Amino acid sequence: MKKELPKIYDPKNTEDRIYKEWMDKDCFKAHVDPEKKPYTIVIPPPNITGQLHMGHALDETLQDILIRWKRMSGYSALWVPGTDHAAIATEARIVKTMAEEGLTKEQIGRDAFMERAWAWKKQFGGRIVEQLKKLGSSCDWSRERFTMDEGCSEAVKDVFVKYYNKGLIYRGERIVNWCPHCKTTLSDAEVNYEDQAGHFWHLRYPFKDGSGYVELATTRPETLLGDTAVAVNPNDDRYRDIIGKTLILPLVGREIPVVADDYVDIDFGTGVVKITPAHDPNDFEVGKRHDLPVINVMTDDAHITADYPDYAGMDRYDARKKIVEDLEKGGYLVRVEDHAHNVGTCYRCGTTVEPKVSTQWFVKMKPLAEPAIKAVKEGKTKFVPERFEKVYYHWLENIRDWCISRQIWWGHRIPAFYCDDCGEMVVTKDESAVCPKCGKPMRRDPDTLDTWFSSALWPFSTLGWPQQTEDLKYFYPTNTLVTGYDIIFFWVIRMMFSALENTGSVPFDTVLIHGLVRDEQGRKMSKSLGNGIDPLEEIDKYGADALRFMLATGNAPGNDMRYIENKVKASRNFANKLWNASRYVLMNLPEDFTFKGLPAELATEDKWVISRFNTLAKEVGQNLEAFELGVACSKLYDFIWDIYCDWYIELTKPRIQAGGESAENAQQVLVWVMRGMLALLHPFMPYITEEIWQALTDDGSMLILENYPQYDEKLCFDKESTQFEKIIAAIRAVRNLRSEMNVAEKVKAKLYIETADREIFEAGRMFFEKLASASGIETAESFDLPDTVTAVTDSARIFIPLDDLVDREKELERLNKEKKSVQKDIDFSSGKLNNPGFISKAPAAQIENEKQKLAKAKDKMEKIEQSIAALTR
RNA sequence: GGGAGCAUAGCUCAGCUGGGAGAGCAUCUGCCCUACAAGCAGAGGGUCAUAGGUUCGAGCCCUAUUGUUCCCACCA
Repeated sequence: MKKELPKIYDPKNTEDRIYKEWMDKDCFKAHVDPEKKPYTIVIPPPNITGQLHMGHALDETLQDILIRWKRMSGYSALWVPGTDHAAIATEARIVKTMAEEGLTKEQIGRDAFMERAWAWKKQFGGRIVEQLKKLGSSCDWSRERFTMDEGCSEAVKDVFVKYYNKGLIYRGERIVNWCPHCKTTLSDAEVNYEDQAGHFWHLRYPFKDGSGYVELATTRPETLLGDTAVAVNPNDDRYRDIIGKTLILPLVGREIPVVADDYVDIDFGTGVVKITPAHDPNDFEVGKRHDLPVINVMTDDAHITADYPDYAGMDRYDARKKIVEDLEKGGYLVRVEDHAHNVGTCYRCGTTVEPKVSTQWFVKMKPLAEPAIKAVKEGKTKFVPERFEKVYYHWLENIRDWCISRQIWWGHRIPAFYCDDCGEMVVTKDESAVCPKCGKPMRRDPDTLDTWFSSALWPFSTLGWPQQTEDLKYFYPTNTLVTGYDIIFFWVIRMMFSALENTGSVPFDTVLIHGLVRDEQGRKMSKSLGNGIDPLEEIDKYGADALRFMLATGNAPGNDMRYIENKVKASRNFANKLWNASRYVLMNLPEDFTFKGLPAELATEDKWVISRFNTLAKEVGQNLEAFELGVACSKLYDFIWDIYCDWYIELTKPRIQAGGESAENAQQVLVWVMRGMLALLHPFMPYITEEIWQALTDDGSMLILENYPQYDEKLCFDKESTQFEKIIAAIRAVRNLRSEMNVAEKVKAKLYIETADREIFEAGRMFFEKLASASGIETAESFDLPDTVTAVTDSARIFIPLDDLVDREKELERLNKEKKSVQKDIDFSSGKLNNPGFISKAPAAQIENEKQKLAKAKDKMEKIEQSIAALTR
């Protein structure tokens, strides 16, 4: 049965239907088959907004291309979707919706809170799945997981207890990054630094003995309340004699010592630093060295504590204002300078982070970092592009212990229990633990874990670890992680060291790093700028294939790309081109057509296109192997548009019109190449290729399950290819000539082809007639014609008698121009060949290549000169 | 302060281990030839940021400089 396709390709019609078919026939199922080489791809889970954004679409697209390609190449391919990173934002959202009902966390209690969070999570997780489908993601949906689900929770508890028992996790008092808005700690990676305009307040602190004062500067006068010392450098001659003296803290009246510490930079400011151990990480260290008291002056939401009645309850910025005023009144303020400084902000809410002393859980990083560094150094995991390994090393070599406790409810709860009676602490998986000392029931730590702690276990916990499941045995270690460079610290590194610690092997062998998707002006897409582009809207406008192709093409790995709508349009046009080509093929097949594969008798042009296709298959395979997706894309684009559509299809037109065996062969070849093209393109444009495939085949086969085309030695027809390129070159030359002479296409003219390859050109007769507006051709080894224009290629001289259409002067001018350009070629090549350095040092193939180029150019020159001579005669 | 990327046609970007600079869009010319005007056939357009160096040969390798973006660290 001959099928027909609508004139215009409508992605909306195709995408839902095709996706459903794939699902119905279980096409995405990964097979656990020891005969086949395992292949899995790990991808980053959707982000916290519950919406697909462009960067995420890029992740999805790249990994899905790799998966589809691997599956078609006979591998078992899988990715496991997860959701829910950034628990802080999730919690903030739930709290916000509760606030609308006038409820607080504390009012409804932990269980009810978790129930709400779960309900929302499930809903948004489902939405994510829907969105991914629209993109064409070939995920094995049966493995859908949330990082918070039961299986994962077990793994998290196991790891926590194990780490604790090994001394890799400890509890301690430290300065941590505290977000007063989210009311939780943040890890170092979760803090963003931004430049803010601020001030330097120069203050004077008086000596207790009335012998004057010291001057110091601060950017945060409100922390003065918590000062417990003033420090100078021990080698600073200016202050050597005041070390050990006592100062009176202005406004507070506290007596504080002057201490000496190397931390103070002699050349910066006045060389005197006030020490606030509770509110500055460096001061905290100084405080520890000098055994200074730690005085916390702020509440969890960054208001001054009740210990300071004058400022109690004031926000830190209001307090700053008031304190500065009071200092001025008291004569303690010397002067104020403008000062730009870097301020840490919460990566989710943007609130300025408040360094704060508190008791938190930490992961000891040194012992975990070392194997992770070693694994990459040994090449067990490779980064693509390689330069990101430097980023990886730098981070791990300078890593500090990782604060993993979070003061939120949505998350994996820390499995630590405290006895309020005797103060005993136990870390255990057993939730009904009783105090081993006094037998009383214990209170569980209210804190939860940083989501990246559980996410770090993701490559193996989603496969059933710590059980030795079939999936785990088969799919682990996985192969490729596709993610953006902004995620290296958050996730990639943590997966690396966690996997090495828990499973003894790396979680993946390759990390493919891509850049960010920016807007048309090159700005980062962000909610506050409102410049974010919703991939689903773009899919609606142009189709998922066009978006996917655009995301995969035209950028190099690791580099940022701009989202430019015209680029999607270009991809859409490409899809349309392919669609129309397939319409041509279908239209020109007989009613009773059956595909038999390549015919035994192949014409030169058939061999040419087959040969070119064969090379394409080889190169695309190599490019994919090397993660050069963009290169593969552009090769497919060029082949389909230029070789297949613009040339081969046009070549088949006269043959099919003529009918007979040649027409039948052409039909077979058309279909054969089309099938191959569709298969090669399928990973990049899955929907349209599947749609065309099914229109083209009648056996209920599905492209997604077909094999990926491979290079085949037998299909390499170099000789015929070269021969046919001669015809193409001649046609181009004639077209070029006619265009320059402003000859309308309708005006046919006879071509006299002077060539040593007469049979080749004779065989191409119909192509000259169809594609070069020839009314006929005549070939000879040599012609002697008056009044012609000449098209010259390196294998032929083509005369067109257009005496009444063209003036002689113009043609002469044109020929001289061409002569000049060929002369340049000759000079270049002979210059090279006359260079003794080149002859003696360049590789033989290069020299041979240059010789051939020179010979060709000389041939061409000879022909041009003949033509010029004939014209001037 | 440390590190990395980028600088190529008017615009957005490719250019694999060094062998005469490419694409898409835009511009110009001519075409609605029944697959496709979301198209076809042509054309113009680049001192590959600057200055040195290595090499027979450099967009590519080395050094320095300028501009630009980003990451990390952070001194009150």
